[in-house]
Amino acid sequence: MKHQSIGRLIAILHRKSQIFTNKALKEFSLTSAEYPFLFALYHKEGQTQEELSSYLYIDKAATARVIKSLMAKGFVRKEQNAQDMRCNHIFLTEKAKQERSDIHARVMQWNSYITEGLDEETYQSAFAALQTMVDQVEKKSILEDTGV
Amino acid sequence: MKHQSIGRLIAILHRKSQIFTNKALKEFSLTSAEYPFLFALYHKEGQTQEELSSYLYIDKAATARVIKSLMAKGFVRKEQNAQDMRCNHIFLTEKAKQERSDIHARVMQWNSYITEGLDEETYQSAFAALQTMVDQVEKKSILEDTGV
DNA sequence: CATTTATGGTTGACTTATCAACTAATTTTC
DNA sequence: GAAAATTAGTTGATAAGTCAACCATAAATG
Repeated sequence: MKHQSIGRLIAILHRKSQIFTNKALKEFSLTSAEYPFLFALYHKEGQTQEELSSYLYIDKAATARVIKSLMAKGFVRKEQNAQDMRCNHIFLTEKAKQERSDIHARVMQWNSYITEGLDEETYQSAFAALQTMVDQVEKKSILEDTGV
Repeated sequence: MKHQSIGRLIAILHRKSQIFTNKALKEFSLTSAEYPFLFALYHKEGQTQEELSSYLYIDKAATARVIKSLMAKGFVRKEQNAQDMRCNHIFLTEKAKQERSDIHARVMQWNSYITEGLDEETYQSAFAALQTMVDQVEKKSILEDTGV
């Protein structure tokens, strides 16, 4: 019964997650579009916009705009690569580092909330399944070939 | 290890699904925003906009716009409820009924594609887990209370 | 039964993200 | 080593969805 559409559930969770995180992060003047970039940088600072785009599977235009906004808000700064002047490496400001655990806690509230009814094993299995789906998309011939 | 953020995976799958379905449905002049409404109506015709909004967990403003667009494209029609003149019941046109299986097949291509690497059991378990999360959101105190 | 309150739907302003076209810098190729 | 092709990032136009304010109708309350 793979016919039950998992797509509807994913869409719902995505929309609700945006609503929640936008409210929850308002006190840090961060948005649902911005925090994933911050998290990616917490994990590994100095990534280029290109690297961030591909890690998050987000269009490079969107990345450019979010980074611009995170800079304006004082969370990150850009450093042009001296060897390859096309690349910007993105670094966290002191402010971003100081607020890290508060921001993280806020976002994790959402994770904990939606996974409340799940035991660890079920959660792991769902996580792995979603990761498999993302890996499948990675192959992405389906998004590019002309057969679509 | 509930710390691995399932949110990132959900966001990626949602974005990629939109890209795919927008391409795949172009030949029917349907968009990724429209087909969920059509599917809901295939399942149960005559629903009100309110019912569609809450089944899909989509803002009523978005529903109003999508229905307007589906009407303009000739997929649905509105019928005002005679008892309660505030309600619109939405019905499928002949065209929508005729194209049903083609449209369905197109969208299911995405489902099949992303679930390709999963056996039936894993899929079912992931589906159930996501459903549990959606149910949890349904309680939605978290989205409304002032603690956030 | 008149007033208040709630519900279904619409519209305007804004956010998130895509695509396409572009610039500038870097690589590849001949 | 010059022309062509690729890559990183930016900008403009547009789609998808939220929120808030609004209108019209209906239901609840005094």
